[in-house]
Amino acid sequence: MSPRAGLDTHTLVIAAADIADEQGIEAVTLAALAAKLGVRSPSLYNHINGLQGLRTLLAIYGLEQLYTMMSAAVEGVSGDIAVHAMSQAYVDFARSRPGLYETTLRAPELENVPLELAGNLILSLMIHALKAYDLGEEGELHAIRGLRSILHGFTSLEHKGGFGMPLDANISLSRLISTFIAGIGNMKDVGKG
Amino acid sequence: MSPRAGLDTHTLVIAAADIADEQGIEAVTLAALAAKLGVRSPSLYNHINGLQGLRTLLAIYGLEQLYTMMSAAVEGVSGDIAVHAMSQAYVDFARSRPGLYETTLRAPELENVPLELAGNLILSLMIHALKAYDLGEEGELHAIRGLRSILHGFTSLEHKGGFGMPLDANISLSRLISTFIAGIGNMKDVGKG
DNA sequence: AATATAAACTAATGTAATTAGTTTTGCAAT
DNA sequence: ATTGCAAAACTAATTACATTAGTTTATATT
Repeated sequence: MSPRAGLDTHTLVIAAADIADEQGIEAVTLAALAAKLGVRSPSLYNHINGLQGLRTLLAIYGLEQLYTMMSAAVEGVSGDIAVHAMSQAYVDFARSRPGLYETTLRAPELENVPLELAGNLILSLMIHALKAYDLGEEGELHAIRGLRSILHGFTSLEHKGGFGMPLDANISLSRLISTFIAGIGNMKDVGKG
Repeated sequence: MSPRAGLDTHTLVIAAADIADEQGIEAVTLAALAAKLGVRSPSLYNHINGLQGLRTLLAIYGLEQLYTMMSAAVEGVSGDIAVHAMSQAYVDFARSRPGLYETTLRAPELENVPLELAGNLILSLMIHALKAYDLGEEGELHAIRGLRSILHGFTSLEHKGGFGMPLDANISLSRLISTFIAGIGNMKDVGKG
């Protein structure tokens, strides 16, 4: 299987995502990836720009997958239902692809155009869903920050086993989103500073 | 300075926390720590249980410091004010000691008694602050999860530069907490499932 | 002063990322 | 079909780090 393994960038990213999901993000090394693909690690450099490059590609891939899930979830719904659906999709994605999700947060290069693009897609999805609440320009931005904080924080804590109690996490999430929506008037530009 | 540098475990942890804050958590290596302390890296093993042991100690130290700040913040206040104050203290701590804060989340050993203890102190502080809202037993647990998600998520996103917009983050936080409090009735056991 | 212990050291091993330089393959153009 | 080239794989070597084993040395206690 040695000569011409027929690799390409996408194959590497898929395989690396698998490793991340199965063995954790720490296990995503070029050595492990090369072994999984039946190749020596320097060969990977023909397709990716080192470990850092791979991590950036993983982040982009993860964001794209996340966007796909969230986008499907809000298809044809709006208002509170859309916010709940989007949130549930976010958390479900992180649960089903824990390693891949984590790569979206450890992106080494902040100024990577495709990475920013993928992030902006998700952002615009959230913005669209929050339009229903008439928060004003700044209010909307604060609300986005809030929702992102909630989703990322919840996901992150759940992943690291931070929710020790035997209490249904989906209920926790659902109530948290309901809480957020119920109080969302506090995000408005007027009436609060 | 070679013979008998006079190190001890606490000195190592302090120095490692400095590295984490100044150069990021990735820079916390035994090699770097040893260099900073004027010692060869194997010498560190007299005081810590390898890199993993150091990380656990860092996490404990970070949680203790965080607890100290939060605890001071709620001194003598209660209700909404306490929740706001505690939240602000949490975020301020993460801002002032970004590396140390991050170590509290990457704890390798989940079943470490002192680590759990330090975490439980913070938890009990939150529980106490939320007593004011009469949420019931389960409601309280869901609310704790919610507040932790918010604080960790907000902190984490801010740290990674996720809040691109030129919009005051303290206002975002304040509104998020107000939103949470305003809707907290949704955490109650009755009236929602 | 003698000694035991703990703290430092040197030396060595294993893993990983990365670079340089080489071989080989497959396709494209003749 | 043959030639030639670019890409994809390789080997070899370097660097950095964690870790272990075994040695030396300082210091506190007797």
